Amino acid sequence: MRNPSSCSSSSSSTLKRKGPTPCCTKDSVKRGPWTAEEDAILSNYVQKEGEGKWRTLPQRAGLLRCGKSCRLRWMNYLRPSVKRGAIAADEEDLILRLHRLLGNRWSLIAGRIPGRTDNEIKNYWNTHLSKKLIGQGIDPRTHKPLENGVQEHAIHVAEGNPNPNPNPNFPNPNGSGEQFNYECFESYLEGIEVDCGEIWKSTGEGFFVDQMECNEGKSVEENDEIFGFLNSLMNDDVGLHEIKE
DNA sequence: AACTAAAGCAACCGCAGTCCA
DNA sequence: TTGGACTGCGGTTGCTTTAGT
Repeated sequence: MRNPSSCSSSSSSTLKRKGPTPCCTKDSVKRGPWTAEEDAILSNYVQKEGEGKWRTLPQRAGLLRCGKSCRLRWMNYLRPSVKRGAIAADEEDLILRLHRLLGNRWSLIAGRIPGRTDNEIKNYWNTHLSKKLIGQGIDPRTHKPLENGVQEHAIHVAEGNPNPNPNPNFPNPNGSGEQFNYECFESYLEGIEVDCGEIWKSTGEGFFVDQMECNEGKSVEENDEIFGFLNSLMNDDVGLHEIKE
């Protein structure tokens, strides 16, 4: 449901980017790039009072900004944990691997790359990695050779695959041809409790099915398998032959 | 040096999901 | 159960910087 008073346009989806949104319509609300003073005010306030209640934060902090803009500025730039600087080669590898598994789920991908934000990864993907893949003849959407990518994706959708976003071409890890359990896999990646009965994991030699203890109600955060899996994403060579050289 | 095109990236937008009274 | 308030996500825009002519 949409919230008419929230920081978004309530009138019509046909009005594409035509004018400010309701909570940002006041002339007193500033837009555009943030100044150093604004950054300092926001940073000091959030570090003192904590995150949350973004809608009312500008007034409380004394900022002439939309709450949504404050949240974005904090999350993408001011948070102490945000890492600045160029994306390292190992981070790039990890982005490629995660995108291959998850598709455009930038937030989920960012959650697995310490210090990087979803916006940063999204921008990096759109400006660097997608072009790099295209230059190598690989469809950045499917991670398959360009001449087949569109057609195979269409077939995948036509077959009614329930997974809406992640890469449709990610192989069933055990090669059995069975439906890949994306919901389980995503829960697994998100570090939440799952009751899947089985889960995919990776080794240096590829993926295989591993019977998990998840059925016992144990948080997968506590499970070493998680870290083994994620480490393998960083280290193994699965799929890398497609994007290197 | 001046101009144009392309690239990079911060910020904005609409929408959906969740929370809670 | 309902609906308003709030948060977070992914897509997109447009400003700034850089490269090319």
